[in-house]
Amino acid sequence: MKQDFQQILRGLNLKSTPKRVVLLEVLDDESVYLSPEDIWNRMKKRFRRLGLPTVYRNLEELYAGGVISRVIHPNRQLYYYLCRNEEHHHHFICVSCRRVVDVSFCAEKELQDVVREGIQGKVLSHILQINGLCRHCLQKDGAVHAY
Amino acid sequence: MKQDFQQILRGLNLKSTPKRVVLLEVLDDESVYLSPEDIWNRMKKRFRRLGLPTVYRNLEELYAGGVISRVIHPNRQLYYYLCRNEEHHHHFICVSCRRVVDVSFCAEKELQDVVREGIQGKVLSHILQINGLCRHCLQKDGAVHAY
DNA sequence: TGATAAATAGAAACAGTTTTCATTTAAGGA
DNA sequence: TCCTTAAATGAAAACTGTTTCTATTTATCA
Ligand SMILES: [Zn+2]
Ligand SMILES: [Zn+2]
Ligand SMILES: [Zn+2]
Ligand SMILES: [Zn+2]
Repeated sequence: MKQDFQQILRGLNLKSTPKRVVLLEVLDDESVYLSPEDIWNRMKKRFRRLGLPTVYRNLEELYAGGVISRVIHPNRQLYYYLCRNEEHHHHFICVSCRRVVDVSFCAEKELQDVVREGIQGKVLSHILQINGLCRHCLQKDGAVHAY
Repeated sequence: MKQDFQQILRGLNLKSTPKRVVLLEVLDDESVYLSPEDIWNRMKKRFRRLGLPTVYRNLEELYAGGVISRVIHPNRQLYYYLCRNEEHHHHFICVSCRRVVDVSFCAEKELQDVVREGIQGKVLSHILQINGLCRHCLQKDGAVHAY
């Protein structure tokens, strides 16, 4: 497990530091997306000294390396999520409890076609995210917080 | 045209002020997405005094009213775009020249199915955006700026 | 074990965005 | 047309999430 993370870091040419490994452990322990500050707070329980910029830097490196994914939130803050699913896929996010669920459906091919034929451009990336309420939050009656 | 914008503002229960009308004119004149500051700069040519917060406030109101759309950008800044297309649709954005092109394709139904059956949750909204390079930018050889 | 580049802490800076509040203006009715 | 009133605005200040800077520490590898 920890071994696992060290492998991942090596693969990205990043040194396997204790903080990076714990960052990944923190993300791996959660089934919800977290803000950099959330992650910092969890990590601080395990380090006497830990700077918030370190968290930001490492999150960005891991995101750039494709190890973690970002969540797009209406409040425009950054949120990250670690997903072990190696296949191309997207996410359903619960705007109430922040749970993330994989959605394997993707219209990638159709989008490529539209762009190639209609727009005659080139697709660099695509964003697909479903925002909603998960089963659990639906049951807790309509008690939806903001949004 | 201007009449048109006044109608739109009335429809949202917003007073038809000169600044709101000009804001819409500015957006309507562009086929690219603009930042609040871009819009402010264009609007300032037509008003002696104009505060940036006014631009932010109005953009947000118009976005909330569904009159303009936001662009999701890797740099996480706000960008807005006025689109006359009333049908449900999404956008291809050129990350180089900021051009926006409507994409009518949407897998809404499939997404609904996935969420209802697999997740047993409820879809509140979905984000679909294609980031790429438009025809014009592809031709100007591979001179892609950042991103 | 020592050399070296990479990673980190802490503090400060930053930039885009939002709030506050006094003043102005649009809208609707007398 | 003139008033009244709620809504909109400008200017300045505050905010806050994020990034930069630099001296110090640490992982890696010979
Ligand atoms: Zn939920
Ligand atoms: Zn996933
Ligand atoms: Zn459109
Ligand atoms: Zn282009």
